[in-house]
Amino acid sequence: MESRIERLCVERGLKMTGQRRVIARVLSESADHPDVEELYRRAAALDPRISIATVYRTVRLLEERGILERRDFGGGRARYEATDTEQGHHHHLIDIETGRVIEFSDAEHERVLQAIAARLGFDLVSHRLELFGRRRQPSRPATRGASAAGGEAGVSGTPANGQRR
Amino acid sequence: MESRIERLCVERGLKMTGQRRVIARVLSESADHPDVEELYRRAAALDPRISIATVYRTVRLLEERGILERRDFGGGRARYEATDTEQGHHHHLIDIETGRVIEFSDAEHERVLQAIAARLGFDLVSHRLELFGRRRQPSRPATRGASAAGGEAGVSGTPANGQRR
DNA sequence: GTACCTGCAAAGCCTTTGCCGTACT
DNA sequence: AGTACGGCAAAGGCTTTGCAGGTAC
Repeated sequence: MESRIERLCVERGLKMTGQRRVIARVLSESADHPDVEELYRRAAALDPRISIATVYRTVRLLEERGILERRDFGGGRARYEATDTEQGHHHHLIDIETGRVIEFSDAEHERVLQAIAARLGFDLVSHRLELFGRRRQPSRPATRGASAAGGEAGVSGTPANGQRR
Repeated sequence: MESRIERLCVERGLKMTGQRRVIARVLSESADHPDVEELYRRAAALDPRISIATVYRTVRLLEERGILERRDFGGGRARYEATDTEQGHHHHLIDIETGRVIEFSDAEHERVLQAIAARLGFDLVSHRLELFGRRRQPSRPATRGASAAGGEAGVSGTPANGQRR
């Protein structure tokens, strides 16, 4: 079966090798933000005939083609996730206690950034935002899921962060 | 003469060596966001008896003491700037054409982030924000300096960015 | 058939560290 | 005087790359 990422690769005219197919599948099935090492582990589990150099080369290629996005959550390793084609881009909130990454997007926030850039005489091309927070200990049961104005959120899999390098 | 950073070091009980004094002075006089290599160059110009290992050790030490802050504008190198004691923390807008870094702060933006974190059930501990923009080509002379709600801005020295690693 | 891909191992870049003589409080 | 610091060079972690053989289109 053809994975979502593989389809994108084909659409963009990339030569599909066995290794790339496996890596594409791993990426398609990853809901979190794996680093290269982790991608390599997952890919090698499906097909041991894959070297980490190929993983590096492939994520780089896919990033250049706009299929993947590179993230830097600190810790000196790059992390990857599929470019979000449906909704606009989102950002990340990292739980400083568990390292868990929560995705969110917020329309009002985007507007504020546009305004800031405009005020400085710039057109906003892109931006990077990460929040670091601590889970609130509510006296009453948490208000989780009560999403407000234009917001969406989803929790991702593996913990981020490995502190400094 | 005792530089601002040196004073902070003494206040926090750091042992002041000749090398540290020089590095402290370089940092005090730097209005931009130099990387270690650049700090080393500037320090070595004042006193050649300084090794880059010492620069690395010193910036790390000062960061741990809260005197310096480490920045990551991409390009794989850490950049440093003195912790801002006067106003609250600021953020950076990077001109994608020149690499110039512009600092700004914005009260409304801070409030929005607090609200986002709260909505997700978190207390906001810290955050990281960088804008990447392109200078607007105004039909009329730009509205530079017309700072809106709670905003302040200042241009810094050396270009950032060296693209990927 | 040709241009591109892969594995392997070596190299590169930024940063840290062990060792030992030196300097600060 | 004792503890911490600095220089040097080696090592470490992540990523890229040269080379030789293999593979997709």
